[in-house]
Amino acid sequence: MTRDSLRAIFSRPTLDVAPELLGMLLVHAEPGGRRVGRIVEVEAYLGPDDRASHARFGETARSRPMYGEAGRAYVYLVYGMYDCLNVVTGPIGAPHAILIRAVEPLEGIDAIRAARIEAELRSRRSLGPADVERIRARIGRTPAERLAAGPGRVGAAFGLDRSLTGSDLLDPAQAVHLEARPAGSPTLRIETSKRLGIDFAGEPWVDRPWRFTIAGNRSVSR
DNA sequence: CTACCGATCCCCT
DNA sequence: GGGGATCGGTAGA
Repeated sequence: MTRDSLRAIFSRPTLDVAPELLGMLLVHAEPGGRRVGRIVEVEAYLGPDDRASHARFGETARSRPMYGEAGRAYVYLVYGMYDCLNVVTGPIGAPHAILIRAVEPLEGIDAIRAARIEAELRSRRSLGPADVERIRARIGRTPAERLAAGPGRVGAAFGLDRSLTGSDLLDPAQAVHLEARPAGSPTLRIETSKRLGIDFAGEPWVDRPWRFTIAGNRSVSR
Protein backbone atom coordinates (compact mmCIF):
# COMPACT_ATOMS: atom_id res chain seq x y z
CA MET A 1 0.00 0.00 0.00
CA THR A 2 1.37 3.41 -1.01
CA ARG A 3 1.91 6.38 1.26
CA ASP A 4 -0.65 8.38 -0.73
CA SER A 5 -3.35 5.75 -0.40
CA LEU A 6 -2.67 5.48 3.33
CA ARG A 7 -2.93 9.28 3.56
CA ALA A 8 -6.31 9.15 1.85
CA ILE A 9 -7.53 6.57 4.35
CA PHE A 10 -6.42 8.62 7.37
CA SER A 11 -8.03 11.77 5.93
CA ARG A 12 -11.48 10.15 6.04
CA PRO A 13 -13.91 10.65 8.95
CA THR A 14 -12.18 9.70 12.18
CA LEU A 15 -14.79 7.17 13.30
CA ASP A 16 -14.27 5.34 9.99
CA VAL A 17 -10.49 5.43 10.37
CA ALA A 18 -10.40 4.03 13.92
CA PRO A 19 -11.47 0.47 13.04
CA GLU A 20 -9.14 0.53 10.02
CA LEU A 21 -6.21 1.24 12.33
CA LEU A 22 -6.76 -2.01 14.20
CA GLY A 23 -4.49 -4.71 12.82
CA MET A 24 -2.07 -2.21 11.32
CA LEU A 25 1.56 -2.35 12.48
CA LEU A 26 3.44 0.13 14.65
CA VAL A 27 7.09 -0.10 13.63
CA HIS A 28 10.29 1.24 15.19
CA ALA A 29 13.09 0.54 12.70
CA GLU A 30 16.72 1.33 13.48
CA PRO A 31 20.06 -0.14 12.38
CA GLY A 32 20.24 -2.16 15.58
CA GLY A 33 16.92 -3.87 15.09
CA ARG A 34 13.23 -3.66 14.44
CA ARG A 35 10.36 -3.48 16.91
CA VAL A 36 6.90 -4.29 15.56
CA GLY A 37 3.53 -4.35 17.27
CA ARG A 38 0.05 -5.04 15.99
CA ILE A 39 -2.44 -2.31 16.95
CA VAL A 40 -5.23 -3.91 19.00
CA GLU A 41 -6.86 -0.98 20.87
CA VAL A 42 -7.51 2.66 19.91
CA GLU A 43 -9.70 5.59 20.98
CA ALA A 44 -11.07 8.40 18.82
CA TYR A 45 -11.05 12.04 19.98
CA LEU A 46 -13.17 14.45 17.96
CA GLY A 47 -12.33 17.97 19.01
CA PRO A 48 -13.10 20.74 19.48
CA ASP A 49 -16.67 19.77 20.50
CA ASP A 50 -15.58 16.54 22.24
CA ARG A 51 -14.98 17.60 25.85
CA ALA A 52 -12.55 14.72 26.36
CA SER A 53 -10.25 15.97 23.59
CA HIS A 54 -7.15 18.06 24.17
CA ALA A 55 -8.62 20.32 21.46
CA ARG A 56 -11.57 21.21 23.74
CA PHE A 57 -9.83 24.56 24.50
CA GLY A 58 -9.46 25.24 20.80
CA GLU A 59 -6.16 25.66 18.98
CA THR A 60 -3.40 26.05 21.57
CA ALA A 61 0.31 25.30 21.48
CA ARG A 62 -0.42 21.76 22.63
CA SER A 63 -3.40 20.96 20.41
CA ARG A 64 -2.06 22.59 17.24
CA PRO A 65 -0.64 19.37 15.73
CA MET A 66 -4.14 17.88 15.64
CA TYR A 67 -5.25 20.63 13.26
CA GLY A 68 -2.67 19.52 10.69
CA GLU A 69 -2.25 16.81 8.12
CA ALA A 70 -3.66 13.34 8.70
CA GLY A 71 -1.14 10.60 9.34
CA ARG A 72 1.18 12.70 11.49
CA ALA A 73 2.03 12.06 15.13
CA TYR A 74 0.67 13.88 18.17
CA VAL A 75 2.45 12.74 21.35
CA TYR A 76 1.45 14.19 24.73
CA LEU A 77 2.60 13.75 28.31
CA VAL A 78 0.04 12.54 30.88
CA TYR A 79 0.37 12.71 34.64
CA GLY A 80 3.86 14.12 34.23
CA MET A 81 5.20 10.66 33.39
CA TYR A 82 3.87 8.92 30.31
CA ASP A 83 4.17 9.80 26.62
CA CYS A 84 1.15 8.65 24.60
CA LEU A 85 0.96 8.35 20.80
CA ASN A 86 -1.89 9.63 18.65
CA VAL A 87 -2.35 9.58 14.88
CA VAL A 88 -3.87 12.76 13.47
CA THR A 89 -6.93 12.03 11.33
CA GLY A 90 -9.55 13.78 9.21
CA PRO A 91 -9.22 16.81 6.96
CA ILE A 92 -6.82 19.67 7.73
CA GLY A 93 -8.46 22.08 10.17
CA ALA A 94 -10.44 19.36 11.99
CA PRO A 95 -8.61 18.68 15.29
CA HIS A 96 -9.20 14.95 15.35
CA ALA A 97 -6.84 12.21 16.49
CA ILE A 98 -6.78 8.55 17.41
CA LEU A 99 -4.93 7.40 20.54
CA ILE A 100 -3.07 4.10 20.16
CA ARG A 101 -3.87 2.43 23.48
CA ALA A 102 -2.30 -0.99 23.02
CA VAL A 103 -0.25 -3.08 20.62
CA GLU A 104 0.57 -6.79 20.52
CA PRO A 105 4.37 -7.25 20.25
CA LEU A 106 5.29 -9.30 17.16
CA GLU A 107 9.01 -8.64 16.57
CA GLY A 108 11.86 -7.29 18.70
CA ILE A 109 10.42 -8.53 21.99
CA ASP A 110 13.82 -8.27 23.71
CA ALA A 111 14.27 -4.67 22.58
CA ILE A 112 10.72 -3.84 23.67
CA ARG A 113 11.35 -5.35 27.09
CA ALA A 114 14.65 -3.47 27.44
CA ALA A 115 12.95 -0.20 26.48
CA ARG A 116 10.24 -0.74 29.10
CA ILE A 117 12.90 -1.30 31.78
CA GLU A 118 14.93 1.70 30.67
CA ALA A 119 11.87 3.97 30.68
CA GLU A 120 10.84 2.85 34.13
CA LEU A 121 14.30 3.34 35.63
CA ARG A 122 14.52 6.78 34.04
CA SER A 123 11.15 7.88 35.42
CA ARG A 124 11.91 7.04 39.05
CA ARG A 125 13.53 9.87 40.93
CA SER A 126 15.37 7.94 43.59
CA LEU A 127 15.96 4.23 43.55
CA GLY A 128 18.34 1.90 45.30
CA PRO A 129 19.89 -1.32 43.98
CA ALA A 130 16.94 -3.27 45.36
CA ASP A 131 14.47 -1.13 43.39
CA VAL A 132 16.44 -1.61 40.18
CA GLU A 133 16.44 -5.34 40.69
CA ARG A 134 12.73 -5.43 41.47
CA ILE A 135 11.86 -3.48 38.29
CA ARG A 136 14.11 -5.66 36.12
CA ALA A 137 12.58 -8.79 37.58
CA ARG A 138 8.99 -7.65 37.17
CA ILE A 139 9.32 -6.56 33.56
CA GLY A 140 11.57 -9.52 32.87
CA ARG A 141 8.75 -11.90 33.68
CA THR A 142 5.97 -9.84 32.09
CA PRO A 143 4.41 -11.91 29.27
CA ALA A 144 5.31 -10.46 25.85
CA GLU A 145 1.65 -9.82 25.05
CA ARG A 146 1.34 -7.47 28.06
CA LEU A 147 4.46 -5.36 27.40
CA ALA A 148 2.57 -2.70 25.43
CA ALA A 149 -0.94 -3.16 26.87
CA GLY A 150 -1.77 0.48 27.64
CA PRO A 151 -1.02 3.90 26.12
CA GLY A 152 1.82 4.71 28.52
CA ARG A 153 3.32 1.29 27.96
CA VAL A 154 3.16 1.69 24.18
CA GLY A 155 5.17 4.90 24.51
CA ALA A 156 7.73 3.29 26.77
CA ALA A 157 8.00 0.08 24.72
CA PHE A 158 8.70 2.00 21.51
CA GLY A 159 10.82 4.78 23.03
CA LEU A 160 8.36 7.52 22.05
CA ASP A 161 8.33 11.07 23.36
CA ARG A 162 6.89 14.45 22.46
CA SER A 163 9.74 15.23 20.05
CA LEU A 164 8.03 12.77 17.69
CA THR A 165 5.06 15.13 17.37
CA GLY A 166 4.59 16.29 13.78
CA SER A 167 6.57 13.49 12.18
CA ASP A 168 4.96 11.58 9.32
CA LEU A 169 3.86 8.16 10.53
CA LEU A 170 3.06 7.11 6.95
CA ASP A 171 6.66 7.59 5.75
CA PRO A 172 8.43 4.21 5.91
CA ALA A 173 11.79 6.03 5.93
CA GLN A 174 11.01 7.36 9.42
CA ALA A 175 12.27 5.28 12.33
CA VAL A 176 8.76 5.26 13.81
CA HIS A 177 5.98 4.61 11.31
CA LEU A 178 2.82 2.67 10.56
CA GLU A 179 2.45 -0.15 8.05
CA ALA A 180 -0.70 -1.54 6.47
CA ARG A 181 -2.15 -4.83 7.61
CA PRO A 182 -0.15 -7.68 6.13
CA ALA A 183 -1.74 -9.07 2.96
CA GLY A 184 -3.99 -12.02 3.63
CA SER A 185 -4.70 -11.04 7.24
CA PRO A 186 -7.95 -12.55 8.45
CA THR A 187 -10.98 -10.31 8.92
CA LEU A 188 -11.05 -8.88 12.44
CA ARG A 189 -13.90 -9.03 14.92
CA ILE A 190 -14.06 -5.51 16.35
CA GLU A 191 -15.78 -4.38 19.54
CA THR A 192 -16.64 -0.84 20.63
CA SER A 193 -16.91 0.50 24.18
CA LYS A 194 -16.68 3.70 26.21
CA ARG A 195 -13.39 5.55 26.34
CA LEU A 196 -11.36 5.14 29.53
CA GLY A 197 -10.18 7.74 32.05
CA ILE A 198 -12.32 10.63 30.80
CA ASP A 199 -14.95 11.01 33.55
CA PHE A 200 -14.05 14.69 33.69
CA ALA A 201 -15.62 15.20 30.23
CA GLY A 202 -19.20 14.61 31.43
CA GLU A 203 -22.28 13.77 29.37
CA PRO A 204 -22.64 12.90 26.60
CA TRP A 205 -18.94 12.45 25.91
CA VAL A 206 -18.19 9.83 28.59
CA ASP A 207 -20.73 7.49 27.02
CA ARG A 208 -19.63 7.76 23.39
CA PRO A 209 -18.55 4.27 22.18
CA TRP A 210 -15.35 5.55 20.63
CA ARG A 211 -12.97 2.91 21.96
CA PHE A 212 -12.24 0.17 19.43
CA THR A 213 -10.62 -3.17 20.25
CA ILE A 214 -9.88 -6.46 18.54
CA ALA A 215 -12.31 -8.80 20.31
CA GLY A 216 -10.62 -11.21 22.70
CA ASN A 217 -7.09 -10.02 22.01
CA ARG A 218 -4.79 -10.65 24.98
CA SER A 219 -2.86 -7.39 24.55
CA VAL A 220 -5.85 -5.11 25.13
CA SER A 221 -5.45 -2.94 28.25
CA ARG A 222 -7.42 -3.73 31.41
C1' DC B 1 2.31 34.37 39.66
C1' DT B 2 -0.24 30.38 41.88
C1' DA B 3 -3.64 26.56 41.96
C1' DC B 4 -5.61 22.82 40.07
C1' DC B 5 -5.77 18.55 37.65
C1' DG B 6 -5.09 15.27 34.02
C1' DA B 7 -6.58 10.52 27.39
C1' DT B 8 -1.59 6.44 33.46
C1' DC B 9 0.79 3.06 35.91
C1' DC B 10 2.58 0.79 39.91
C1' DC B 11 2.48 -0.62 44.64
C1' DC B 12 0.32 -1.62 48.97
C1' DT B 13 -3.65 -2.96 51.83
C1' DG C 1 -9.89 -0.46 46.55
C1' DG C 2 -6.80 3.66 47.27
C1' DG C 3 -2.83 6.73 47.01
C1' DG C 4 1.64 8.53 45.12
C1' DA C 5 4.76 10.04 41.42
C1' DT C 6 5.57 14.17 38.48
C1' DC C 7 5.03 18.18 35.20
C1' DG C 8 2.83 20.89 31.67
C1' DG C 9 -1.54 23.14 30.18
C1' DT C 10 -5.03 26.16 31.37
C1' DA C 11 -7.49 29.54 34.04
C1' DG C 12 -7.83 33.01 37.23
C1' DA C 13 -5.84 36.51 40.47
